[in-house]
Amino acid sequence: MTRSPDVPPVAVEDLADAVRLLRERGLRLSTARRLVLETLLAADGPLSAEQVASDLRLDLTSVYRNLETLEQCGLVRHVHLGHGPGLYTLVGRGEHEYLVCDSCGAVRVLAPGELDAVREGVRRQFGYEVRFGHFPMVGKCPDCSDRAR
Amino acid sequence: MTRSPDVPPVAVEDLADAVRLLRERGLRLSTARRLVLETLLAADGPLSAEQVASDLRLDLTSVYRNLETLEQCGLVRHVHLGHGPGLYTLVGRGEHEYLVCDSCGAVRVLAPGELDAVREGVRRQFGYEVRFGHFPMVGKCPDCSDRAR
DNA sequence: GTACATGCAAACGTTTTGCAGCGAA
DNA sequence: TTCGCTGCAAAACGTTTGCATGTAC
Repeated sequence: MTRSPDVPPVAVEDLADAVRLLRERGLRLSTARRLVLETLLAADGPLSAEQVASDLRLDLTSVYRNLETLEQCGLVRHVHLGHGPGLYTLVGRGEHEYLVCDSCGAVRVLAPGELDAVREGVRRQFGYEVRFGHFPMVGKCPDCSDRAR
Repeated sequence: MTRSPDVPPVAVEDLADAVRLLRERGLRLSTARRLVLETLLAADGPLSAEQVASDLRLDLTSVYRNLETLEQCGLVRHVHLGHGPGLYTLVGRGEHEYLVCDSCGAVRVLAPGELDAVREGVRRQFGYEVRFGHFPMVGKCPDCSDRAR
């Protein structure tokens, strides 16, 4: 889904932070869940469920269920950079917005705030508060735009 | 894929237009292909391959292959409005840009040119020529933004 | 007659569901 | 001692591929 969970996003600093949040919802810290959280905390970019599972030798199903649970808690988000698997990050940790070129496939990772002017424009014009962290902006990069002429 | 075909998009007015284009590439107008084209010409919004196939009682595979071929020719595009199947339209016919709310799921269909200011902003800042017809802009609609306060 | 296109079957990659048993609280 | 969580198996979903047959040109 494009649908985000009905809870506000929460940026978590460390495992203890995350555990607190889980506890508030009556959720446990199983070994698998701890490992998934540690992996996401250590990651410097978004990871697929498959990557997480095989790194940790965990069952893929279990990883998907944990990512889903964490996403439901507002701790995790996923992005679709193309037609491959969804890529997961902790909120505020390796989470980015993206600009991808549909000609050459180049992915430009944007710095936090780099899209604020765009976001503000959209907000003024449409009232929507947009984010390009679930679906990237898609277009032609400068090189490919030139090449098209 | 996020990848678009290596040909410029072509807006087609009627079946004859489309056939001309196909001919130029040595492609044929089979019964199935004609039906797919007619369906897209008659549609007022984007359609999934499944919808096209079951409306026409055509094999799903064949519909996918035709949509792919037509997309390769620059006649067709598809959009991903969420996690469901891709939705296909003729270029310039039911093709739009989209703004979707990730809280309530509302899809706002944008008029042609409505995003030109945003597009221009992105072009100036990043040099990218963006389009929100493959992936929509995702965010919170005014109502859901308010509710979050 | 020559390909291109078709239908059917089977596979694909990603994600979800069902279920019996394990283990965190 | 609960009941949330696990692994495994199987299915669901959208999409693609292989192949023998059919058909537009």
